[in-house]
Amino acid sequence: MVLEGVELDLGKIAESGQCFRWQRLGEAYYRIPHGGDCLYIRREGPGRFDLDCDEAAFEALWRPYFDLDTDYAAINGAISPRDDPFLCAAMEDQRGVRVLRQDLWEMLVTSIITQNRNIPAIRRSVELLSQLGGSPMTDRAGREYHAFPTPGQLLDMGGALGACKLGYREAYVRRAAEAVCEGALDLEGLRRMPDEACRRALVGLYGVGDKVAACVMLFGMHRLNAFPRDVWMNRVLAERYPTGYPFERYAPNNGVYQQYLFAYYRSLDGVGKT
DNA sequence: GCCCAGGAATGTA
DNA sequence: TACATTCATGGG
Repeated sequence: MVLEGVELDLGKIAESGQCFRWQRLGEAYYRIPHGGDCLYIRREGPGRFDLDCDEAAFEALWRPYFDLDTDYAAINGAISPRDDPFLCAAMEDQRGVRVLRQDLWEMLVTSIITQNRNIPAIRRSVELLSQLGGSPMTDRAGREYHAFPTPGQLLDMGGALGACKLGYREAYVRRAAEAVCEGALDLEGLRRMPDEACRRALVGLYGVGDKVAACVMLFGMHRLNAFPRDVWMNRVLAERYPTGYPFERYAPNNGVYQQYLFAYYRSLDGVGKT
């Protein structure tokens, strides 16, 4: 099917550090496993995309995944070049980036894996985890891919988990899977909690601190005010906002602006341009 | 070889 | 509370 009139920059989202399983097949052409499906999507022109799914799958799965019902024009319109020229420059540079609605369990594990690793290494581990532990599937082109492993599948991996290059994070991932399987962690229940209660519950998990909890809330629960602070964001805040960052003024969209700043600052620093 | 990576746990004062 | 150290592994 063809999708028209949407502001969506596939290349920028793929490099935005929120998703690690997008496979680049060509210019503005990606293969995306998600929710028991696998989408081929290609940009055909301004705001125009070709997707290999039917309307029913698009409405049920991919429209929400790409967050097409959130009004990014309104979010972007809430900041002004006069108040914050750097953020506005970041927003312009990152136009077409959206906060994907990804699977919550997958984002918990993925966010744990991200700690103290660079993005290419994260991609490798997440893909290994899927290939070695996830269910084999066939996409609409007849090619095989692997779903992300469920908590039970992850625990059943045994020694294969050690082949995923997780390092010291392996124990964190294993304990998160155990918590879900034993019923100590109710991920869907977390969704209904207020932000602070949700954050506290996540931080209670072994290997989850404030930064990972914020990633889970932003990318896994679409709580757009969650603000992950990694080494890059600390640099942005120190260099560009030495007198303080206006979190209150930017609520409830702090997480969206954070994505803009993260990617824009890294692009200025030349990351990924080798 | 060297330094760094979308950090967090642990130990110490 | 506030730092310092340690952790496993890959990318550049």
